[in-house]
Amino acid sequence: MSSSSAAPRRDGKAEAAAATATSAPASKPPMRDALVAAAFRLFLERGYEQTTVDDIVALAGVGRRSFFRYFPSKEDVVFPDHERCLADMKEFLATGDDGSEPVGRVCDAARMVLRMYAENPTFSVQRYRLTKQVPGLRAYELSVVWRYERALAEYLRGRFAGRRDGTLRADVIAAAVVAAHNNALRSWLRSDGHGDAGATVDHALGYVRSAFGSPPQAPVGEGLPEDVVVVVSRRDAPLWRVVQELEAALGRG
Amino acid sequence: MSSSSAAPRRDGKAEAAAATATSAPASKPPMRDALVAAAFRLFLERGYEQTTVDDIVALAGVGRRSFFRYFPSKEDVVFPDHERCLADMKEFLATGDDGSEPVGRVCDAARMVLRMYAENPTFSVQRYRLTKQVPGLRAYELSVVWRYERALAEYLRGRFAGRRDGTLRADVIAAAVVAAHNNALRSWLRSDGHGDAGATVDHALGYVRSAFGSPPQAPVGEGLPEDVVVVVSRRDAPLWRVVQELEAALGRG
DNA sequence: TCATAAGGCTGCACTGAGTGCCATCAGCCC
DNA sequence: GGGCTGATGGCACTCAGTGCAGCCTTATGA
Repeated sequence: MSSSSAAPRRDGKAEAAAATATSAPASKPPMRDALVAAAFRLFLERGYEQTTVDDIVALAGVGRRSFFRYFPSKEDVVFPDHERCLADMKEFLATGDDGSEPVGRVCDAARMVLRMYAENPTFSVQRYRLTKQVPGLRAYELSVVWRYERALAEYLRGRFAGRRDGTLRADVIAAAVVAAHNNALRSWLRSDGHGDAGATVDHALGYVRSAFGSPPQAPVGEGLPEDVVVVVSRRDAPLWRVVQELEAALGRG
Repeated sequence: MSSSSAAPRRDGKAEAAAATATSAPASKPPMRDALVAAAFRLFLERGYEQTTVDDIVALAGVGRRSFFRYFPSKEDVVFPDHERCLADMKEFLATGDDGSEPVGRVCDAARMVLRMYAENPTFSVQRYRLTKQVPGLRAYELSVVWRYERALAEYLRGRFAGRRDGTLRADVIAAAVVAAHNNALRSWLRSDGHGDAGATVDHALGYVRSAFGSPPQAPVGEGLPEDVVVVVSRRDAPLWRVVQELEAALGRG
């Protein structure tokens, strides 16, 4: 269980909470974990909406005010580790290695999220069932996912800066990566965490790479000389798209 | 701001469509429009969070209870026409023409959303500025967009039923279409509704179609289909020269 | 050993969104 | 007219979230 859980709530407060939490990662507050445990026990017992914050703090044996010091909102207690994961992802993308292929790097970043889910399968499955049936939680999850997607898109925008339709490509690819990741993740969660999450996600991301990555549509023939490139295109493809593939195949852009 | 721009005007077509709809409120509720107008006037005047529902109903001269009869939540008053648009999109997808290309049909469905925005540019731009700076509204917008995306994905799942990775492809393509649409839409909104929204969105959707439209298949084998062109180039050739050849090969330029 | 300062925790009071219930008042059919 | 229906308004209530002030624990310094 990680430390920070600030959410994009009423501005200001969440930032301060995140700052204090992340600045002292060594001191693990047991109260935070106690609140999460109490909350999930009640959520599973009687449902999310039938559980009030007062119920949670009563079971945890702490003051009501303390709940909101650790979690900006009632929804946040359901996603206690995403803030940390998002920070990790941003750091991973920031400390790049700009020589790597952008789409591949974004896929690697997406895999970090899967890893977080896979670290605690039972918890993830429970949360999945909860969010699936509570509209409010589903909406909150959307805002969480959106922040991941924005992080990926911002990274790609940086990598595609100057290229034609750079922001469009960045946004679309980020959305596709997130959708593929979520498709695989949910399929794994639906199997109660029994399948091979990594393989499922790899397969899904492979589909996205095949659609947007450079190689598949502009394959470098195996038997060809190193300095010869073969581009295969449909006659009715948009010229700009073909040029983009071409640039990628030639190792430019 | 004039009240005419704030109120989502209903032209004859929308009116007729609303009449056919069974779920929507009665055919012509003036109170609904009055509430939207009052709400936007206050939101723009003093901000969303600084405006209470009591303020809105006081300005509109109606009872507080009536507000929640027309809008399930305070956020809903900001997106008064999306419910109708979503229903229209679902109907459009349901009454298909299953002979058409799935991706193209989904792009057409996405264009319906753009049309709704373009019907009332000033209102759309105002709402865009509002949602951009209010985290709560941004989160709500995500849930709205998510429902569009689900509608597209469900349609594609039906079309791809039985195909390998059908649901994966459906989810990814739906996400890509929505991302492209939103990229173009926001670019248009940022220009205060002065650009050509249709052309911008067409261009963005063209990118998605080029990536997913008809699977490239890469038939590097015996006989190539008529519509596939193979370009062979040296890796160190000048890009402009390659593009020239390309244009010639594609029969353009 | 004690005073003091700091920080975490609690209780309390308050705002505002959202809901359930019932009274009211219009139009409408018999 | 009398009753029915549906839209509206008012009232009271729950609950999430916040600001504030006080308390308790702990560390520090004399």
